[in-house]
Amino acid sequence: MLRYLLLALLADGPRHGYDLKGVFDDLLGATWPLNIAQIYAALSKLEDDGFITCEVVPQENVPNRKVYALTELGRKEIDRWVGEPAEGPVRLRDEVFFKVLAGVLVDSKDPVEVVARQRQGYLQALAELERAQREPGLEFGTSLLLEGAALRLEADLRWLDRCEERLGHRRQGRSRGESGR
Amino acid sequence: MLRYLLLALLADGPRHGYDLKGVFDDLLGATWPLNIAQIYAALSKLEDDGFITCEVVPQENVPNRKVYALTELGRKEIDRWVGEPAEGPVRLRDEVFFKVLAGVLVDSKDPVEVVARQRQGYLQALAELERAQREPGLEFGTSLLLEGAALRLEADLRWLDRCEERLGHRRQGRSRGESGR
DNA sequence: CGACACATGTAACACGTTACATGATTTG
DNA sequence: CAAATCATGTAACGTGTTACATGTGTCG
Repeated sequence: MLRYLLLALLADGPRHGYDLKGVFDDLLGATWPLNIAQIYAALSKLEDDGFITCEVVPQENVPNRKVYALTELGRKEIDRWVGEPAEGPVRLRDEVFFKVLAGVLVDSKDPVEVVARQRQGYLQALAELERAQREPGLEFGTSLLLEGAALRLEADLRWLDRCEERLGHRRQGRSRGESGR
Repeated sequence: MLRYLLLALLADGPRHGYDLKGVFDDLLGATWPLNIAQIYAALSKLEDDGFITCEVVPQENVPNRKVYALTELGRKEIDRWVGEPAEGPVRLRDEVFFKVLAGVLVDSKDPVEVVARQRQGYLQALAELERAQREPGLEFGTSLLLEGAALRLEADLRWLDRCEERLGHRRQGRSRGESGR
């Protein structure tokens, strides 16, 4: 994932690692707090793979920079990735989903409570998101991302509502866990 | 993540690895195709951590089973995890989001096309999901999960719509990329 | 002097994923 | 005989994450 974002950033022109970190943070810092070590690691990997080349640029008063530029191969790679639609089967590996599910399974926890607590968390997160969206000087990409995050959160809130409904209905009509298998 | 799901499953009673794989697949197979090797790995880890204990049960005509049971510590652990709300800051590390974003950045790809292709993929996935939801004999948990997945997909589709709108507006009103930083 | 910006990296860890290895019994 | 089911594991890889190591220059 990070590889491709770095390639996309480099498609705009050569940059060195530290610089990329800044651009990345401006763009995604709000939703992806990134450790710079990851950038350096990803860059060496990309260089090994031949997607970028490195040129050492001596500096005065400052450590040397290693400026990376996209190769032809790299250009093809990012084009390919952007062009092909993302994976088919929907993967719902989300902590909250599983927590609610576990609450249903475990039986020592009341799933309705789990749902309620999650809703609290979500509402708070949504408020934060909306605040972030109102911040001035937002980049276009960042703004899009935030909007996506908000839409998802709203969907997840609706899901919690549905969980509550269905958990309520379920309570009437079972006395013991029939396990199956 | 998997650790906790396994703990949750074991909260219902002792099981061995192969058995857990079956239960897991019944419950989540639709959204999480899992390799059994992962279960064995996770189980040894959980045993090392003292959350489960293992008892070898000799079998006739079949390889021995290693039946795992939740310890007190394990019970506490799963209760704790289920009880506390999931992470605060919204993380939007989703391939599709980043693809669209990269399409905006890269400039050699038309982001509108990227959006269109993604919508295709999403609509197809949504259709599949709805088919899965209509399947008979669905477990309660599975059904909840599928509903959540569908709600998210719909939100993502709305997001793609918004992207298209905003990309359209954006086209009028820029000639060059001003980079900032 | 201490904190911060600049600039780069290594090492280790977590977690999911795949490939590979083993071996018995049952079923077509 | 081949394939599927039952049953367990190791080794390696990919990716994200954190901690740690190093060093200069500037600003308060």
